[in-house]
Amino acid sequence: MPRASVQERNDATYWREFDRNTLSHSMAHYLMAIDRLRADLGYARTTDVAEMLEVSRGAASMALAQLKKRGWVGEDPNRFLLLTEAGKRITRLVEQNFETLARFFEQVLGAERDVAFADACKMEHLMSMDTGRRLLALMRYLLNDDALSAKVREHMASFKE
Amino acid sequence: MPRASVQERNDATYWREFDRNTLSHSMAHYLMAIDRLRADLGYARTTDVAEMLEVSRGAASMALAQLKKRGWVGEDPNRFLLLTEAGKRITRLVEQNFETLARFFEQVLGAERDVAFADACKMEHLMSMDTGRRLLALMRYLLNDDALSAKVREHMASFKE
DNA sequence: AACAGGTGTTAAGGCTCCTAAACAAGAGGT
DNA sequence: ACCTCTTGTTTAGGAGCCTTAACACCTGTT
Repeated sequence: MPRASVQERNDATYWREFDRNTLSHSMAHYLMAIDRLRADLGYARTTDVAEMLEVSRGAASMALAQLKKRGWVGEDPNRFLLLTEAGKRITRLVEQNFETLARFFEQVLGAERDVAFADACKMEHLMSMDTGRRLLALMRYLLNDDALSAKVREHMASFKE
Repeated sequence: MPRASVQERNDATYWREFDRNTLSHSMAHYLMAIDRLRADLGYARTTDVAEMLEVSRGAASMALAQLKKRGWVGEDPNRFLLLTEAGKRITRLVEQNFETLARFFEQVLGAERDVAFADACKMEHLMSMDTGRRLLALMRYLLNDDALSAKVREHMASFKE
């Protein structure tokens, strides 16, 4: 296998893209919390979000103010929280990345569900849309072909040891 | 394909594991910078690290103090920086994760090298050792079998559109 | 009308990690 | 000996995100 090592990164500022990510980890989860609350309860208030994420109401209040300022979150006439169109787009993207990664780790790599979820949860908002779509395409290919799928699973099963 | 959605994460504090990661993104890069400098120049000083990562000397000084306190970085008799055994272990882990992810994105998923590197750089320190090893095993399997490798590549090539 | 609860915001403080700037100490040139 | 450059550390200040605590509001009792 050819090597593509860390050494090849000549651009010294490469590693800082982490900071400059469009969406921070916590912001991603605030967005998903609103989405999930609206699906589960039909509405989402600051307090509900705080409770779901287990942060203080103060923290949620300030984070949501940020997200409103960025145009990803709005309020309906009754002052309930909702995602704007832009907010929905970005939330869907992160959720898809989470789902793809978690399923890839669990179903293709054979990782324990907990590990798969924890890893996916940490990486979801960092994977680019392009890479996410590619990974999804690979999974469809690997999992839809029964013979191939079985071979991969068999090979990965050697990880029990 | 069965679904493993975000909704299944019932533990509300799941998402905070991000914060509690053993190694922050920047700390990981300080460790790798020392490793690379010692390989390239034969030594590493605070200033060299600062220069490589393009941060101020002050920032490097404080970050390195942290890493020394955690027992991952030490100094040789001439006050040059070096990785302790524990430091080497953790650094190697992150580097392997980077290499595995970058090659997976580029060679298996067919992503552009820049995108592959950027994504890998952001995710490297967040992928668990277990998942990393599994991914490596999958890649060996996919890339060592020429026929299979070709089929996967062909399928992923549809992403040109 | 007055009080109690639940809700949302704001203020003060902590931790991480950055910058810029002041400073101490060693190394070499004149 | 003196001056200067490089190196490393420290300090002050800012941004992100959290906590606790104080506050302002609204709403439903009583």
